[in-house]
Amino acid sequence: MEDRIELLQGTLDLLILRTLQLGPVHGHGIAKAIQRSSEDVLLVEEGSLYPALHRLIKRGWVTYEDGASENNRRAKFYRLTPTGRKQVLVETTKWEKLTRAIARVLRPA
Amino acid sequence: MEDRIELLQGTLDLLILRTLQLGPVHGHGIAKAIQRSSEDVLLVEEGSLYPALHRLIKRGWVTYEDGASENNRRAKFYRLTPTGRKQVLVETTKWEKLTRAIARVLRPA
DNA sequence: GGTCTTCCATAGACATTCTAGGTCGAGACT
DNA sequence: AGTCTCGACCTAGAATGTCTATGGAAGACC
Repeated sequence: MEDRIELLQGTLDLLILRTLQLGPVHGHGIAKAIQRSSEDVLLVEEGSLYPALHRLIKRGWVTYEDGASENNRRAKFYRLTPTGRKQVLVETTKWEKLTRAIARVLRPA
Repeated sequence: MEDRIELLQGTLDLLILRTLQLGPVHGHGIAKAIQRSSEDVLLVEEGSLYPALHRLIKRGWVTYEDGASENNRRAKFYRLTPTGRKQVLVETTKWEKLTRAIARVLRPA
C-alpha cells in the first residue's frame, strides 16, 4: 500500500478528545471523523482506538451511553466529562508547546 | 519538579538528525544542543539518546569517529552519512505532513 | 438463511522512551 | 597520592502506546 503514516505515541488521546468536543460520537464515528478532518492522512486503527478510549474513561475524561448509530447498530456514544472538557485545553496547550519546541530545533539557526 | 514534557515517540531521531546537519557532535553535545535550541523545553535523557544513536547507526544514517571533546574527554563524534543526509529531508517532510494533519483535526471546523 | 457491514473489543507483538543503574578517565583540590 | 566531581558513554528492565490480527454480535440486504 501507500505511505502509511503512523501516529505518534501520545497524540491519539488529544485527537479523540478534540473530536469529542463537538459532541457525543461512537467509536467508529470518531475514527471516521479524524480521518476525514485530517484529509485521509491519519487513519485510526481500531486496535489503537478502543484501548485509547478505555484509557480516557479510566482517567475520568470520557464517559459513554449506549445508543443506536445512524445505521441502527448498537453503539456506545462517547462524550467528554467536565474534567475531560478541561483536559482538552491542557493537552492542546502541551501539544502546542511541544511542537513549537520541536520546530525551533528543526529550524536551522 | 516542574512540568517535565516527555518526548513524543518517534521525534527523537529527527531531532538528532537535524542537529547533526550542522556538523559532527558528540552525544553529550547533541543533548545540550537540543535542549538549548528548544529553549529548555526538550530534555534528552541519556537512556533515550544512546539507544537512538545506535539505532541510527544501524540504519546507516549516522556514523562516528573517536576524538576528544572541548574538555579533552574521550568522545565519539557522530555525523551524518550521505544516506543520512537524504533521510533528514524524508523525516522532516513526514513530520510536517503529520503535524499539518493533526493541526487540521485540532482546528475546530 | 447467508453474507456483508458496522461497531466493539482484546491479545500479543513491536518500537521507543524513561528510570536507574554503572564505567572510565580528566582535572581540581587537599 | 588520594579523592571528588564531572563529562561522556552505555545498558537492562519497566512503562507506555500503537499496530496486527482476530473474533463476536447484530442489523441490513439479497
